[in-house]
Amino acid sequence: MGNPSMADVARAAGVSAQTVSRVFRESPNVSPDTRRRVLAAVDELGYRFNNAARTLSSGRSRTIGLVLLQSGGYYSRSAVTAGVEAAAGEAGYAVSIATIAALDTGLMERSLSKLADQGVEGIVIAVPLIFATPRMEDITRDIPTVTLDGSRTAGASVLGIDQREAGRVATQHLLDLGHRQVWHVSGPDEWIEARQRRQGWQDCLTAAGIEPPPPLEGDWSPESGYRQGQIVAMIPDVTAIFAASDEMAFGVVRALRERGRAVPDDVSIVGVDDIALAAYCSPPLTTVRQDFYRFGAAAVGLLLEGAGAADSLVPASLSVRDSTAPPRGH
Amino acid sequence: MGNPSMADVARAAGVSAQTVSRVFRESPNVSPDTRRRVLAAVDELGYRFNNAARTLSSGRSRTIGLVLLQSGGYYSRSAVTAGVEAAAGEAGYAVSIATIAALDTGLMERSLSKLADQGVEGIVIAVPLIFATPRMEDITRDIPTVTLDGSRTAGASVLGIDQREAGRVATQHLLDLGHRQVWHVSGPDEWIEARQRRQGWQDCLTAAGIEPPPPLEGDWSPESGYRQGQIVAMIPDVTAIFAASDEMAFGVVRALRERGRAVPDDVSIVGVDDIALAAYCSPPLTTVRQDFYRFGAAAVGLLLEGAGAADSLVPASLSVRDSTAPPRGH
DNA sequence: GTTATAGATGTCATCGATAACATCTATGCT
DNA sequence: AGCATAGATGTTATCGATGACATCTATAAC
Repeated sequence: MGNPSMADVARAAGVSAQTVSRVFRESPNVSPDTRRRVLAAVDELGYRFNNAARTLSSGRSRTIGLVLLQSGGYYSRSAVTAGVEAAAGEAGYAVSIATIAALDTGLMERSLSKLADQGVEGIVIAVPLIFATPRMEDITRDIPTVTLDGSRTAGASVLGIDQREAGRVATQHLLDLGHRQVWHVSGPDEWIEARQRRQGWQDCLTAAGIEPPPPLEGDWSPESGYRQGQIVAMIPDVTAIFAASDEMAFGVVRALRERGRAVPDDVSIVGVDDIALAAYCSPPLTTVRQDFYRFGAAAVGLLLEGAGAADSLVPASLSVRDSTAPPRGH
Repeated sequence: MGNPSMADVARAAGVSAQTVSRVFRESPNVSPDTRRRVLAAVDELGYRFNNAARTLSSGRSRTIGLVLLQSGGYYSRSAVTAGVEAAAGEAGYAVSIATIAALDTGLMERSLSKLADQGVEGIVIAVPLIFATPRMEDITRDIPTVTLDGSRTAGASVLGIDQREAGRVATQHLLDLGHRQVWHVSGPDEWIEARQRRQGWQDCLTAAGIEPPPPLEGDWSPESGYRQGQIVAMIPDVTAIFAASDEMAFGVVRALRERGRAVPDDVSIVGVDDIALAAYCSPPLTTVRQDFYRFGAAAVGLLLEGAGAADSLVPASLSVRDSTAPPRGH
């Protein structure tokens, strides 16, 4: 009845089940003729490999887990995801996803548990994980884990894009144009990316002998950028703003314009992400781009090769467009 | 050595493995006291459930597969994905993803195979699947499958958002404003969504006694919208355009403006998706919104309940903003 | 001509949970 | 008291592939 098993294939091909197994695992020690016969039988019976059985007997599931935040709003995460999937697929691994609805420790623990139950051989955590609970560490102790953050989980490799670099590059660009002060609309404080970008901005200003103004915190969304933009617009003398994401940047632009501040004539703005629309909205946005796709792929590489936790630094490149200019009268 | 198994837990709790199993499956026939003892043992031993073993012995993997297109560019798909994940998670199902790099029959077959090997109990196909090959049908014959398309696979349920409605709503809005003709920048022809939206546009025009102009085909990206926009900008008398996605719409806007055509004063534009940026870019875009998240969730519901292939129609609502206006001198 | 040796193949126990079936209490009812 | 019945628990075989080990050729080396 049920689906044919290796034993059935073996019978049909006149060999042992073990040989069929060898054919599937591409063991070198199978004669071409036998292989052909086996494959023919597979085809004829419509045999389908049973991954659960392999996992059980071999202890290897050939699956990696990916922890995501449910709200898809945040751009770079989805690029990371694509990279993870691609790299995993290429290495013959399946990807099982666990999304968490919010940044909550309990939800995180549950997601990790679920993945562990599935026997994943590695976990990529693509949400900001500020602190790890003992239970999380219990799980990640047994499973190679990469967190795409600067955060530390005991035993978890950490692959960090140095987001400070992004903040530094953006801020320096504005300073180079002649601006004397740069304001910052940051991402939510729970996000390491947000904190790092803010740090980069701060460092850059400090290095230039400028006292950083208080940062304004958004939530990555255009709406939040708009709200913070309304505040900035009420402050005189603001000529340059670094927004931690393109979406927020456009929100800021809108708020400024509504208050009669032109971009880039009155105020220059730099974003981060280089989303597809950055070049096509108005004004085309100057923004910092980083290769998150490759980053995701790197995470998988780190996982599967078990290489040491090399904190890889993905370079940040600036796409200069029309949202930045020298300050008036410069 | 290895991880503790149910047998180990059973020994520690002084019960049989079967009872431990019952505790996990929340069988009603376990005394509260026994349950407590078992859970205590689980905790003490750090026992972790082995999903592969369950799958093998019960034949149920509690996993569903999701087929995606690798390029994350297309908005509504990611919303669908979120819906699928959420609904599956709620029902206690894991989600395994298989991404395909391009719309290619071979890649599709391989992805389906991979999911089938994993023993998924259902498959959600979230890429346009124009035609099904015999091999695909072989696979989907045994596994409940929902395609989020109008496409037909023998035996696969089809959950269709009626995208024609989106096209109709957008076009009608423009006609209502007084425009005498509406041009269309469509998505790629391989995408059912693209074809349906185009159909809706066509139908609407025809119903109004207007002969539809030739549609211009984009690829959902802002770039493609820009290219097609450049062409439209060279045609005199164009006063209204319906773009099949918001990103393309903004590309069109840019091209028009560069050629001195103001939006909405000279040309009105409607998009589809209502992406977060739609309200914050310039001009705020009039667009058609559909609840793709719910759509994804519905797909999972259909899969798990095995209900008949109810072609559910998600209503399309129009968000009127500033990219549309009556034609000049109206 | 023999002995090494690698290659091709087979046998059998095993991974861990579960389905199916068997027992063994309590409790209620006549 | 005697029996039916539901609830709680234990036993055993089983899912399908694989690891470890055994066997059996050919060919190479001496």
